[in-house]
Amino acid sequence: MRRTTKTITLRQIAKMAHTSKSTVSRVLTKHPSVSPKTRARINQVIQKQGFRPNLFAQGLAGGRTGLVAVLTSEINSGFYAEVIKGIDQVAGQHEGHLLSSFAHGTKDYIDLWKNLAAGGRVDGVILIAPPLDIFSERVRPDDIPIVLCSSRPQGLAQGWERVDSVTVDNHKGINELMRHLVDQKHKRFTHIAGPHDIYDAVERFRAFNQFIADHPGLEGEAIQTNMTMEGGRTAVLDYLKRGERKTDAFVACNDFAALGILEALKESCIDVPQSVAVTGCDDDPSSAILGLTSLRMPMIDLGREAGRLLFDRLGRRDEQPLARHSLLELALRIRATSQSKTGPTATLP
Amino acid sequence: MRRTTKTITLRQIAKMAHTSKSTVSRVLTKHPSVSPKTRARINQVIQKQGFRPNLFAQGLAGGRTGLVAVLTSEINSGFYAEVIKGIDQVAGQHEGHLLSSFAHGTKDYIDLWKNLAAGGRVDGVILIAPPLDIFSERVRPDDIPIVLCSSRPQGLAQGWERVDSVTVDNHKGINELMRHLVDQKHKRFTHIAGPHDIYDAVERFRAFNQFIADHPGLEGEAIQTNMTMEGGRTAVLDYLKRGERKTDAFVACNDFAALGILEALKESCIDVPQSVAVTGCDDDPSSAILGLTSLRMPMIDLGREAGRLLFDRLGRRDEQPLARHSLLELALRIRATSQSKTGPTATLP
DNA sequence: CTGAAAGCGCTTACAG
DNA sequence: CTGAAAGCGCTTACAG
Repeated sequence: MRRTTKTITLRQIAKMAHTSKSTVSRVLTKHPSVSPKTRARINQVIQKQGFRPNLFAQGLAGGRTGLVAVLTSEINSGFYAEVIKGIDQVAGQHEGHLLSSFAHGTKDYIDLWKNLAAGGRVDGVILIAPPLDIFSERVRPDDIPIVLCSSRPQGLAQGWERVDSVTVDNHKGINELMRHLVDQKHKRFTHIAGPHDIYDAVERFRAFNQFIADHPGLEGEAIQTNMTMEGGRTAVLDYLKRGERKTDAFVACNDFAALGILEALKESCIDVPQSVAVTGCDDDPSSAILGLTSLRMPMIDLGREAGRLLFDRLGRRDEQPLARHSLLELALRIRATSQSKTGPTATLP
Repeated sequence: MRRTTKTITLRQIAKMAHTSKSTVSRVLTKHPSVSPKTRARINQVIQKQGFRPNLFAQGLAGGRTGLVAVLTSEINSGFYAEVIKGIDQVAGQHEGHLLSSFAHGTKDYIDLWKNLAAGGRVDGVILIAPPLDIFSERVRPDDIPIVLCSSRPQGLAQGWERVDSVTVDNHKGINELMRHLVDQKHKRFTHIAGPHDIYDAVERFRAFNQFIADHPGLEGEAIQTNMTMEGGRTAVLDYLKRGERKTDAFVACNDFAALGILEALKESCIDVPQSVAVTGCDDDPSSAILGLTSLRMPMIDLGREAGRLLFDRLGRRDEQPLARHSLLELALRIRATSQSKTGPTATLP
């Protein structure tokens, strides 16, 4: 069953360049101790033959493979496409490739991760918005570099001392958003929160509560759902059914949920923003068109930064810095769903 | 620089199970000639030790690697996230993993493809909506299985005789869509077409022209843009500036372009669908919310089918069938942007 | 700066 | 059904 591959090998390159395998390998790995002359000669042959070293042989022999595992959940795969694109851009600069998988749940997430990371398959791992359970004691990070994207180690998280992370500043973002709503004279807020095991959802929930606590005179409550349109819709439909209807603004933990909220309100003939304001988070492309006020999530930058952190670590031979953390900004995008006629912005042209 | 990996190896498993490496390997590769007893014993040790064979060693030794290269363009990365998810689902069933990359252009696309496919890196390749130039004479398919997703070999395409493909039935879809518009009493159509090197865009353009040609009394014209919102917007803005404005309906080649069209019309204070109808294609999640009439693209099924075709081929030892082609359906989603008051559907409740 | 040699962890004929 | 052996194509000490 040997592949009928007439693929050219390093050995043949060596012969054609009248040198040894070792030297060709040194050229490949960019080892400095090769004379410019031989290096040029070898490179020429490599070029001419279109030789590409076998990734598996390289990996097995202990060299860099340039393979980076990227994990995300099925739920937000579409959402995180931009993040993965950002990672891929950086990987491309380092001649790396992404091994990507989508998990179906916590157990699956960890299984996939371990499966990809085990046995020296990849040089590094990027975990996108992993379930927070992975920071429990039972799960240990690998001995290869890991970067967390849209997540940070929770609690003690022993063993995660050298795991880098990149997140957005949810607290600052939610603060700005809430201040904007308060400017519009809103006082009673309902947070449509996301699951308790997703970093961004938890942080946004916390930031919301913090803001309410810090501002006497404001009222706040929260309803938990998943981060889907249907989740937002039924949450609000149930809320309305309870007949209280005393909120000034629905603050959704993401745009999909906000879209569901808008739909529920439309079905219930409640006018937005006249009767109630609605805000989302992430700034999905459709939000601009729908006029949904949101916080812009810098997807591609999240990916790029995660890639940078990983490849930087891979580039260091020995000294491995302690965990580094990058904090990116959310940008407030004020649109129709949060503009109240009585608010100050209404006086602008 | 040898990795400080205390990873367990097949050799150790063999020892612990009191057998040889060969036999353990046979269990791993699911070779039939292993007695149930030994198989069970070995599997037990593998389980207990959490042993995972080294992918690189497997690949180098000539076995299956389970690695599938998936290529797409940066442009539609977000769009094709669902497709990739579908492929991943099938790959997961076969214990495979996806090596994915996003290309920046035709040259880059081919480079990446060749780079991934070269040297027995992967078991197979899935090309998502590749630029049609790859079917030119200069580019030759690999000796490993390839599946085209949302594309088919064009022209003679020598060497592509065993390349499977999966596409949607653009002709049938566009036909249904056009018939619906004609039902609404529309007569003059403007197609906002996509680039000439993307299969779906070309097919939709052809289907549009075909329909016009087949129906005397109808008028049709086409404007080419890229498939972005901005492209659709400027195309229509320019169109309006020319001052002719005699079209009844804008038929966009995809939803993004349609959203741009809607925006341009809004800016120009032209009412949709009163003054002009607008339709998209693909049925992006936002289309339902925006009330955009569209053709639903079965993204995840495209991915699943591509995965099935590939893994089926990988599963066959010798007999390799000639090119197979799967045709999936587009489903018409009639919404507000194409409903005219004078049309028959307006009489429905 | 260069080469010969060992070895990475598997798979697969080959011989029992 | 099982084992010993060769080999996949690289990298990296080791010795010049």
